[in-house]
Amino acid sequence: MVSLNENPTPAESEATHQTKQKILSAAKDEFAQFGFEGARMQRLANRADIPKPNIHYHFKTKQQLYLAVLEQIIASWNQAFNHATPESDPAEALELFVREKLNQARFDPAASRLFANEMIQGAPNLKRYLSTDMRPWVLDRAHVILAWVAAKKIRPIDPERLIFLVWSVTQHYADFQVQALALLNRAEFDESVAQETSDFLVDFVLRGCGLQPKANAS
Amino acid sequence: MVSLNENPTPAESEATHQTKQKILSAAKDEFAQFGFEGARMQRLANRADIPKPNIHYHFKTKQQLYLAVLEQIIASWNQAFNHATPESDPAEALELFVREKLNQARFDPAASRLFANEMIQGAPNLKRYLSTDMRPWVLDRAHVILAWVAAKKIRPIDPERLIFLVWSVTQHYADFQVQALALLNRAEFDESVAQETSDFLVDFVLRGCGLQPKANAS
DNA sequence: AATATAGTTGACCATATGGTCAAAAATATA
DNA sequence: TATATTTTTGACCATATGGTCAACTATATT
Repeated sequence: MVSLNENPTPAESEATHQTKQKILSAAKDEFAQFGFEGARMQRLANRADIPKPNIHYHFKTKQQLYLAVLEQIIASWNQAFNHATPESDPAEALELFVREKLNQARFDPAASRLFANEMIQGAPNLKRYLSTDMRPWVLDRAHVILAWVAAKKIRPIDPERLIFLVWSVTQHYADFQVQALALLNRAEFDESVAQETSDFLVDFVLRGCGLQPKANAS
Repeated sequence: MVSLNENPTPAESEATHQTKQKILSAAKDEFAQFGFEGARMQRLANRADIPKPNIHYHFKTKQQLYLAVLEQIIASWNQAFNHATPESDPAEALELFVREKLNQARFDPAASRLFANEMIQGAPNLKRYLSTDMRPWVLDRAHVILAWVAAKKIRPIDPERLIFLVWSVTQHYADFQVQALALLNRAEFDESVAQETSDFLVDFVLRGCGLQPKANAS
């Protein structure tokens, strides 16, 4: 993960840390819902329940705050699939990957929405990151998948497309949560919705890879 | 499709029609990229290459213009899958559905992005539409899929989840186009990218439904 | 051609916006 | 306790924002 700004974390006080976290959390929600241009510093301050100038004390500009939020989000992403190796059991590794991404969509939908906004907008702040960090990651993960193919553990498959599929479907449940819930006639993204969704997806992905689905799959 | 505003199309002149279309087209791009709150009327006017007051002559407010764009988009959506019936061949119907959605993503990405923005924002303008129009559509399409299951044409599967999967993956290639292209190391969403993507997806979806993939599938 | 109507536009307005500043409050250091 | 430093905050500023208006131009209608 390359640094998006150039702060080497210059040892901050407890008060500063607390306030910064409140701001970052509110900023994540605000930017997620309205995008960078649509976000309002005053509304953001209200969310964080602090006066607006206090935000500018800790983050010089809206842009800088936005970058700080982006950085925080990206740092914690796609962890689960990092551990897959050519020796892994594909079914296990893929299931872990799917379930982790869906958990993130469920428990931190704002992160997914903020990222989606940045991509929709054309990734003006993440273009470099995409090629510098994300592409190598994808290539590396693709090699693992291709190793599974070579070992005939899964059928021949386009590895990048497989990764995109997992990303898009899991993130859909964060970004389009209102739609999904309305169409499923559910009130909230609760445990049962999550269960059904991840079971469906795991099953679907494994079948797509030519793997025998587990017995309990619907 | 229920009307989002109450215009019964009161017979407009050629000049009005032309200008309105220019505005709607520019508005689609502007709202798609920046969302409702992030969109700027002046920037939109520049895109349409007309003075700003001219916009307000044809559309009273930003909100009203936004609704007009939304309506135009929704009217043309999910056409292909409308024609599937219990008697259809599932493989053919699903393939058509996937390819149509991917074509829309490719040739009208702004529509997909605008819709995504509205959903991310919490569907403040489409909540009613979701339950009044979209849910019945999904239920109806789900019945067709369930009929296929009952006829043992496809394996037992959650029909709503299957629809969501097709939507999310196809729309991903519109909404996250920069990301997808960067990670695939492609310059543009051209014919070859589209071909590979739709072939992958059709194959993956058919396998997920327990259908024998076609011979030419990768 | 004269006149009415529809459509276009430069100048403008009230308000909201991101951001500043100086003073106050809280906290650390002596 | 006195002093320096960090953090918070109400008041404020220049600019950008959505929207208006009155004048102007183009197009129909007679």
